[in-house]
Amino acid sequence: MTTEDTIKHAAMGVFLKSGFNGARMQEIADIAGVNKAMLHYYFSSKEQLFDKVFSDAMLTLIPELDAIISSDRPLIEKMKAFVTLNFRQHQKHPQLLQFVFNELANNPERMQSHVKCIDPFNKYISYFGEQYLKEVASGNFKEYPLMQLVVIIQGLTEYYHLSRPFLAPFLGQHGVILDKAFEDNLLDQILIILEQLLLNK
Amino acid sequence: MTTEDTIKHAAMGVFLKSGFNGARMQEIADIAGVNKAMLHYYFSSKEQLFDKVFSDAMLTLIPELDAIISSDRPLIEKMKAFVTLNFRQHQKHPQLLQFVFNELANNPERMQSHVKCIDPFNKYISYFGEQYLKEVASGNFKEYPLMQLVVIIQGLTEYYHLSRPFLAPFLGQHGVILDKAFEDNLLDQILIILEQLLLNK
DNA sequence: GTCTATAAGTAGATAGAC
DNA sequence: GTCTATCTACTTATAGAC
Repeated sequence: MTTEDTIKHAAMGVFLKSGFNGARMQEIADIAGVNKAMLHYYFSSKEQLFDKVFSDAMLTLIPELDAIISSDRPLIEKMKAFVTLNFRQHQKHPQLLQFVFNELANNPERMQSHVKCIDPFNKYISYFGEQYLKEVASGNFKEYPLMQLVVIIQGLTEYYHLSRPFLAPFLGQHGVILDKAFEDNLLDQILIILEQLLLNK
Repeated sequence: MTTEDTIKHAAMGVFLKSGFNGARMQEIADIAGVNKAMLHYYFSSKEQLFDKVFSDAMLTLIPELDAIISSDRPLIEKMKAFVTLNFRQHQKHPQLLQFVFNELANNPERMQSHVKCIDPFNKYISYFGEQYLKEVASGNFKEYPLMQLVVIIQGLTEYYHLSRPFLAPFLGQHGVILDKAFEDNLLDQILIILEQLLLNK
């Protein structure tokens, strides 16, 4: 692994943990095992380093959509596969989504610099929308307004990972631990509900 | 309005916009129309000022649960009323939830100082859980694991408000504007889905 | 209670030796 | 490429006059 990658990896960890404003170049340097000056040698400024990390984070959020969405399996299977993959990815990177949403909330202009990152998501919307409308016309799927449906499905998949820091301590009071078993069970329920939600009867 | 309240109000705005690490005492002072020294006169430190604001934010998140949950209407009606109120409150304070979730993610120990704030939420879980199990036993409600169901319902209600900064620019590309009409429609769909989700047939 | 002025510490960034 | 040392700017916090 090159020094540049080591730094980027360390930066990812620190930015994810503390956000842009909370992150310290010194901490990144310490974790990377290099001097602070090296950070400015490879990335001229904190802002630039952050942009690389943020861009990577956004791209990680866009899972391997194409393989799923472009396949010619039935739409309901595609949707289940999509939700499952999305959920699993957030399991692997629990802080990623909160990080991206928050940096966008604090600094909405940032989205402009990363519009390219959302192309795959646009494709997802287009493909899904097209096929969904066909299924509705055929009477196979229930009818909802498209964009509202997208929000609802994403919410099913992603809300848990956003609310985890809030939920964990207080579900703990009810004797519930947010471990892998809980999450696997949650995903099972989500998939059941997704089917109820979409399929006509 | 006292000077103290003016400061707290200004602080709320700045902390919501920029988070703890991004907030500047100078900006709070400017918006409150007082000198920076006044902030330290009323609240000894930035941390203490933040704690007051954060505590208020958490309490705002807990809507008037009691009136709804303690009433003796049918459970399905209670749930709809609860979801509706929750959704409307986030409409009124769009940054609140993202703010709370993110500060907890950046600084999980903070939850310890604000455990008292989640008492009403615990009550909600207990009451809802008790009644839900009865309805399941009667065959009126579908059966899901309780905590997973709570996460799913909260996700239906709250995900939109968390993802808004991400969704807005790119749903815009599809010609969709996230205005009140969109949100009212979204809430309608959520209530329909909630009913499908809970009621047996 | 409210202000001005300033202290004390820390951050990101750079110069320059090796 | 990598380091040490340092600069400059900014931020929280305080001292003290009014």
